[in-house]
Amino acid sequence: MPSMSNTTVFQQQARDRLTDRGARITRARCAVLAALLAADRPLSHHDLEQQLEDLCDRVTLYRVLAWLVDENLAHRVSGEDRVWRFNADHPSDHRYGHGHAHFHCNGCGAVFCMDAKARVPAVPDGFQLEAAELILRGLCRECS
Amino acid sequence: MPSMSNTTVFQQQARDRLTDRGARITRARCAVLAALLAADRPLSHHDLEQQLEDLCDRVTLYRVLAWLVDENLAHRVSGEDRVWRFNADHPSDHRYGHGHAHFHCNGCGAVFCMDAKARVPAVPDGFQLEAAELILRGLCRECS
DNA sequence: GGTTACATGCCACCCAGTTGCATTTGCGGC
DNA sequence: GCCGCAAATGCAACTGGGTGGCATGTAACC
Ligand SMILES: [Mn+2]
Ligand SMILES: [Mn+2]
Ligand SMILES: [Zn+2]
Ligand SMILES: [Zn+2]
Repeated sequence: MPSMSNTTVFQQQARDRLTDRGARITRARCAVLAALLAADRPLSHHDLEQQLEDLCDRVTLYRVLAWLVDENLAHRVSGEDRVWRFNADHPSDHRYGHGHAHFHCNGCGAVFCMDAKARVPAVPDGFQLEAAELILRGLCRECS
Repeated sequence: MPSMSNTTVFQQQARDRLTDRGARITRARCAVLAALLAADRPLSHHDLEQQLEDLCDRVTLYRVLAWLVDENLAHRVSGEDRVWRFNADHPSDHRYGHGHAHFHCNGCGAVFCMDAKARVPAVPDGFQLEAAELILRGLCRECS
């Protein structure tokens, strides 16, 4: 069986997920979702702009990302540097969904998804806890 | 013994901490630190601007806050809304220092310090963990 | 009081993200 | 294939939190 190039695989995956949702298949959505699927860590708007090189307007990129999060095709991580990073949600992934820890590198600023999950503590009376997020800081492999 | 007004107490506390540090006592530093000491939760730049009403320029406010964090007189919490909030560090407080959890209200956007601390998980080989932060989301007492 | 280093005010600027509106495009029906 | 229309896009202008440069003011030391 001849092996497909990785990019093609991810683009096909992206198209499949869009059709699953019954959503319109557009160039921007396919490319952005494929890029997120291919990435091993959450990508910022800026990362994607670089990588997709004039594929679409930056506003469209923002809108596509917001839409992917809305549709639960990706989740958003907010960084100390006040930029959001996006990560495709792999349904088969044990890290699927929210709640897994994210490691923020103090050196290069990159963010990595971790296997660990936040352990949920008790909250004071009257507070309603909906989600817990665990953020780790330090140096990544590259920056150590 | 006649009771001092709360504001005066906090202003005195603020002055004391500044002198402890051997730092210059300025109107802005006293007022900002007193406001943080008086607050029961982390305050944003905007919160403080409202509360201190033309006490100083907004740039000075940013600079005072950055300085307080530098001097370990306060710590900074980064919110999902891309604004920083500041909380005085009470040396006698069991929540002193970084590492305690913060509760972000999805209703009003306020942030609260919690007693719970993040439990530190293992990280992959090559990563150097320096700090762990636990963020809780949900509804605060007011918004429940 | 005079000196001086540090803090402040004011300005213009940056950067991530949003909004409004006209134009294009995916897609279902023919 | 072509049409029609809702949905997506491009473009321009805008918002809001935060920063940098530089001249002026002022707390602390003598
Ligand atoms: Mn993730
Ligand atoms: Mn706190
Ligand atoms: Zn790094
Ligand atoms: Zn609330």
